[in-house]
Amino acid sequence: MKNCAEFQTDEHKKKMMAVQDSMDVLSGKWKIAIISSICYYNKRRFSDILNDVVGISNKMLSKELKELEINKIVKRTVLDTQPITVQYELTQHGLTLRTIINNLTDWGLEHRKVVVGR
Amino acid sequence: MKNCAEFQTDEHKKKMMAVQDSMDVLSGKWKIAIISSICYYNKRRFSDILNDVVGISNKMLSKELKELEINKIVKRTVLDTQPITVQYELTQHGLTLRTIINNLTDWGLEHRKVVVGR
DNA sequence: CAGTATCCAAAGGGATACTG
DNA sequence: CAGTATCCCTTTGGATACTG
Repeated sequence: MKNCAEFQTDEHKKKMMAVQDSMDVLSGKWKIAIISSICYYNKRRFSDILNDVVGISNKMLSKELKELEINKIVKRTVLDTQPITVQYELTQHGLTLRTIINNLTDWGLEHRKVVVGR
Repeated sequence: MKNCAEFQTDEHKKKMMAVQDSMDVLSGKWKIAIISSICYYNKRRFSDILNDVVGISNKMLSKELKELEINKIVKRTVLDTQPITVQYELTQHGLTLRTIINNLTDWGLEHRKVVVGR
């Protein structure tokens, strides 16, 4: 039978793994900005996101969107227009990130005060 | 005077910048794991963190800790022992990350279910 | 113990051009 | 429009050895 210290360590490891899982998905250079852009506008096209996220290249946007799709954060829909248009939106799962994004927003504002000093 | 759309866009940009500020601090490969390690044990020495964070090298740990210190997330204290010992702990500001870490933990667990599928 | 220094391979990512 | 392909420089970070 485990003693208390061992139990706590196991719990701790589980939590660290879970946090790491989240960061693996979110810590790419542009991930959060892309998610925010799509979230804010609800539905968003490739070229629109390209404009929203200052500094990103089409290569990077393409790559990051693919990863977000694999992780079921965003859904990609090809619209039958001429020329074709592609719409990105958050999945139900992606929408659950709003809490975290809000937390990060609040913390970022506070952090700026602490580090830059008001 | 700004119209509503412009105002929303400005707000949106501010928020995206704030989120990005947070991610700049937290998105390093090992940052969250290091913060979690220190947080969990309250005070933690260099070599202990080196053991907690599976796979990290001393070079990386040193670099990441420096950045966390600059960002006032951790406090570094040299203890007058023989040989010297260095203790790391979270600052008051660093402790405010607990909410985010908890959210990320919860989301990570849920995410694993969604992507891996139970 | 708590780092620093150096070497070097691999990955990241910008610029540009091209395709369906 | 929504990407892909290629070139190529920059950054990252592991391995190893060394220092106060």
